[in-house]
Amino acid sequence: MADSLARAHEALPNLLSRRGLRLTGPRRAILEALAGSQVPLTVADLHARLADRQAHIVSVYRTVHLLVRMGLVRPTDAVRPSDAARGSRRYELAEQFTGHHHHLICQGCGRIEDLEGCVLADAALTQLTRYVRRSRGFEVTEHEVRLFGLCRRCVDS
Amino acid sequence: MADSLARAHEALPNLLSRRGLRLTGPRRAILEALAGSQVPLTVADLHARLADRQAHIVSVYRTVHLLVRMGLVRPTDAVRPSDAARGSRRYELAEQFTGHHHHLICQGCGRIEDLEGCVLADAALTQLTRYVRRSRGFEVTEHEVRLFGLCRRCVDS
DNA sequence: TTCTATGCAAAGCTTTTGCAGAATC
DNA sequence: GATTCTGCAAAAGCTTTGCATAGAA
Repeated sequence: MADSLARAHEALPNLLSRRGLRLTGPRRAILEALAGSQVPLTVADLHARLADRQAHIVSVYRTVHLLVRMGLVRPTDAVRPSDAARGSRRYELAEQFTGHHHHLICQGCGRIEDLEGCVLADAALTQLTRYVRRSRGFEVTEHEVRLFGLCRRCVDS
Repeated sequence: MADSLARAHEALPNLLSRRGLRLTGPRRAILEALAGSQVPLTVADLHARLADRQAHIVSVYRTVHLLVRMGLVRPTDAVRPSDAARGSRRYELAEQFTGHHHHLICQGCGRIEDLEGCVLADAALTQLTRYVRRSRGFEVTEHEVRLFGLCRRCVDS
C-alpha cells in the first residue's frame, strides 16, 4: 500500500504536465487519501478524510474525475444487490498500483474487502474471452467479479 | 422470456396477498415491462416503456423497490469503469425467472448483453467459497461477474 | 505573466417523502 | 368499509456547471 502510494505519486506529475495540467495541493491530497485507503471510497468519504480545508468537495469531484481520465483511479460500484436504491459511486487506486483484485461485499453491513488475485483462472478467462468473441463478436478487455455474502462480524451476530 | 414473464406473473398475486398488499394495474404493468426487456432497465427506461398514464414515475420507483423486496426483481449496476460519474440503477427480473446469467457491458456504447450460464465453473466457485470462508470468515452467498469490452458494433466502427 | 485550478453559489438530476383522493379487497 | 395505492407537489440527496479569484508554471 505504501508502495502503491509512492508509485502513484511518482506518476502524477508527469501525467499532469504532459497535458499542460498542474500539480496542486488538493490533487496531491486526494490521491494520497485514495491510496491510503484499504477500501474504495465515495467522494463524501474522501472529502471527510482530508484535513480541514485541503479541498472543497467540488474539487474532490473534479479531481476524482481527472484521476479516472488519467488512468490512476478506477471507479467501482459497491452497492449490495439487496439494496434497491442507488448508492454513491466509489473510487480506488487503479490496478496498475494495487494489483489485480476483486471485491467481497457484505450484505449485512455493506463492508467491502479486497480479494487479491484473480478468481478466474487464466485458462478459464482465455476460453471465455474466445467464446464471447466467436458467439457475439464481443471483445472482452476487462472483467470484474464481486462476491456477496456475510463478513465475519455479520456471520457471528 | 415469455415463459419467465408467465411465471413472474403467476408468483405476483400470492406474494402480494400474503403480505396484505394489493394487485394493481401499475404493478402488473411494471412487472410486465421488466419481464419484456432483454436488458436491465433504469426507472426512467421503465417509465418510458409504459403506455400513457399506466403509472406515474414515482409509482415506478415504489413498485420497483417493492418487487426487489419481494425477490421478483434484482438491481444491477451497469456503469462502465471508464465512466467516472454515477449512472442510474438498473433492474431486471430475478434469476429464479431468467436463469443464472452474467453481463457483457460495452465500453463504447454502454449496451448490456446477457451471457447465459455461469462463468465460474462449479468446482472453481466451490473452491473459492471455501477459501474465502477459511481465510476471512466471509460466507459467500451470491456472485456477479461483469465482462467489459466492445460489442460487435463498436468493434467494427 | 499566462493560463489552469479552486471555492463558492447555484443549477440539474435522480430519488424519496407527505398527503389527499382513488382503488382494491 | 377498511386499508392500501397512486398521483401530485415538494423536499432531499448527490453531482455538475459558471464565474471570479487564487495559484502554479
